[in-house]
Amino acid sequence: MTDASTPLIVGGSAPSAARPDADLLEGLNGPQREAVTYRGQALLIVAGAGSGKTSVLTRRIASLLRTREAYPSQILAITFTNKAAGEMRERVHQLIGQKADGMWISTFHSACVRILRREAEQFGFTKSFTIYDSGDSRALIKRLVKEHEGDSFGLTPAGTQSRISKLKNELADAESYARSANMSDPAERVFVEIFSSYQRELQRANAFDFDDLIAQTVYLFRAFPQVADVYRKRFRHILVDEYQDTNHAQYALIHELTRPVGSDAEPFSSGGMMIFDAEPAGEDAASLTVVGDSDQSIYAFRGADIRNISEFERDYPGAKVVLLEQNYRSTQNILSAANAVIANNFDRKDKKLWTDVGAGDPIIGFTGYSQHDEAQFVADEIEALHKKGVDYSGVAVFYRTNSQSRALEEIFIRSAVPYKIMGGTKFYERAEIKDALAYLVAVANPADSMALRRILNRPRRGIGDVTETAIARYAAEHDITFRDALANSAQLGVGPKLQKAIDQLDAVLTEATAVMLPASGELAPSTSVTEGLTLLLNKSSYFDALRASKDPQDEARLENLDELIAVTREFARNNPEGTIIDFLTEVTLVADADDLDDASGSVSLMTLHTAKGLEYDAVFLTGVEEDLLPHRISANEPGGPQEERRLFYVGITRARKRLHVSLAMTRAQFGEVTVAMPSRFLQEIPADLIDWRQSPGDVNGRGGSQSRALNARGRRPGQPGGGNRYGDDLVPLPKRAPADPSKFPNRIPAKVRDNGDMVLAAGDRIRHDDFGEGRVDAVTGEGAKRVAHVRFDTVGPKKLLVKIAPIAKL
DNA sequence: TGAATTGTTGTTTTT
DNA sequence: CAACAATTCA
Repeated sequence: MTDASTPLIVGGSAPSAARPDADLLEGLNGPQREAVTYRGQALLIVAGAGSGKTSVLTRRIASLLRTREAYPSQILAITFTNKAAGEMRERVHQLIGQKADGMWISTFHSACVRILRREAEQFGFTKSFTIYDSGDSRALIKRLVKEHEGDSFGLTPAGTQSRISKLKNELADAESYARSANMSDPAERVFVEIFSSYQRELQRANAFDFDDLIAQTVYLFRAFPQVADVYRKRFRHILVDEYQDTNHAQYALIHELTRPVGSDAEPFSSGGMMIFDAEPAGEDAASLTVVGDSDQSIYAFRGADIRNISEFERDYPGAKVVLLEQNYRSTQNILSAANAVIANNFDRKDKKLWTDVGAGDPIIGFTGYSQHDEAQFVADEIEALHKKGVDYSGVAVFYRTNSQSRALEEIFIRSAVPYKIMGGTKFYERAEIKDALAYLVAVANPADSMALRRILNRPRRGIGDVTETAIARYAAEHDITFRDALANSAQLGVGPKLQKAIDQLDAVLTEATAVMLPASGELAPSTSVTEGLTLLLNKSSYFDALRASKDPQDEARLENLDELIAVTREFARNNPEGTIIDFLTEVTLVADADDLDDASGSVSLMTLHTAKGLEYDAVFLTGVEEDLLPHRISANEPGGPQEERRLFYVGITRARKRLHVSLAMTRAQFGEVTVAMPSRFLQEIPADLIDWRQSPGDVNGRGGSQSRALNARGRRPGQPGGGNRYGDDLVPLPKRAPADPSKFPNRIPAKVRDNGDMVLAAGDRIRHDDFGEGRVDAVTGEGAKRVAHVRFDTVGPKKLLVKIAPIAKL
């Protein structure tokens, strides 16, 4: 069956015209070609940013199919996001057409859901299990922490959730953790209790959380070797993208799948002969290809283990390693900056990206007085690019935290820059959407009492805490589900008004069930999801309540629900066979960032994490400040600052032609205006690569040496684009002794002066430590962001941040 | 039960 | 400055 044993003779040499896949190798360099054609048990492709790895991966798949070494159904390709999966499918399709159908190209999570749905009955779940997203599981954990009085032991819901998640990613469960934990510590005991009741609740609700999807699949494979063998036989070629971001559970899953068929069959079939893991895999084991770049590992916080890639050769003896270092995306200036930055991470294999497209434009730097000022620069610059013919969709703005998008949005709206936020405040996290989905879950998975509890009093029916507990108690006493308890409202011991409310809810749910899950056994058409959802929202009076409300926000909520209904229609169109369960699965696993791929005509705004794997002609990296990038919280975490540096590196390497880095001198965070310092990462970029429109030195006025060092060449006179409104009043900086090059070039005094209460008005004369005396023209802004426009006698006009400028009133 | 008010607290990245 | 929790009052 496996014709893969017929070795293909390749090497890096030119493809012979006879090869059926010769056209697939066109335009590839030597290492790329080898990555496509190598055949063997294990292949590691170390692919630097922009080195064409997606191209290599898709051609490798296409080549396997074209040469008939594999059927589509024998291929399992794992990507990190659904969007990447879609792209890969699309590109393989372009290469070889229809034959691409039948492959599994999906994320770890989607692939596991598919397996689990098929095998759920093996271990106490049903096919119609639902998936808890992090919000759902947080809600459940919150309840459990309260019930177990975890707060008196210092357990917070958030902390507990992340601990449980980490443990699951390590394939630990409550029991195994308890064995290793110090159980004499009462806090540990309570934690274990919460952990195990959380797991029990999930099972009772017939639900998995995100981490379970992977971990339980591994358990399934380990507990039922004959089930695992089904998939081992099926998947002959497994390819994993972004391997540096896999966690232990994902690693284990891949490991299970790439073991020889029958290797861990029941004792009787191995006939007393022990078969070891390390035994040569033989041709029965699937071939494994992984692609990764340890410099782009940015998900350690989620349990990603960089060792999965660094120890690949140990885990898969005889593995072939191919290095892709030539970059086809960015200009040399951008790559030099990236190389210089990442070189500061010790403990990494040296790797240098290079290109032959030339130096390109310098990197543009800008320092704003506030985040609004910074945003205005970004908006103006985008407009300038647009006038030069750069399409909006070729521009992206990155930031470290989601909250930074607000200032940008405000300015973009005012400046009429079309934009789209990728992944931000998620559509599916809005309360009204979660409510609507909870209605659907209540129908699709009646065991899920969490969903039911959520909608019990939405819209308001007068069902409060007391009634909810009454229902729960009744359910427990009679050993029926929460859902079934609703049908017996008369026996709950509640008032007649409440009885009626419960009866009504029960009736609505029953009616919707008949629509979406007909008892007759016939399959409901996929349009029934739209029908059922509309029915639920109408007959539950959810719509009525919103329409009657005076809260102006409720209008937007109605629109959002309309949008959700539109999503169900779209779903029905794309999945003629789709059931309500399929719909719910898709909605929980497909993040917003994934389906918004069509940002045509808009600038894309996103976090640095979301940016991974994407590329744009022009990139703006904003908020490059200490405590933001690197983020303050990372400072105390082992490996934190290094991961932040990789994040910065990922951001830089997204840019094809133009890169902008910007920061603000002050940033408003929870009501307080704080003074920000330039990020250490800026110092790591060679000074001659950055052209500062306005350097940190220009802004805090302490600048002579700093700004000159940051911009060794000074502002280039006569440079087009000098009409930039920020450049207008910039003047050559005063002469000073050259800065000590051994010092950080843009170090800002750690101790920040505070002139917060200095009263300045137009006409005042002041003295500046560096610029000498001058006259105040105007003062703009408020509070900590007050900016003085000063005309100095010797150096001309400058803008100064009053709060921190080294100035004194005369 | 639910609305309104005050107080508290946290402040990163995501499938 | 949020969002959220606890508290008070109708």
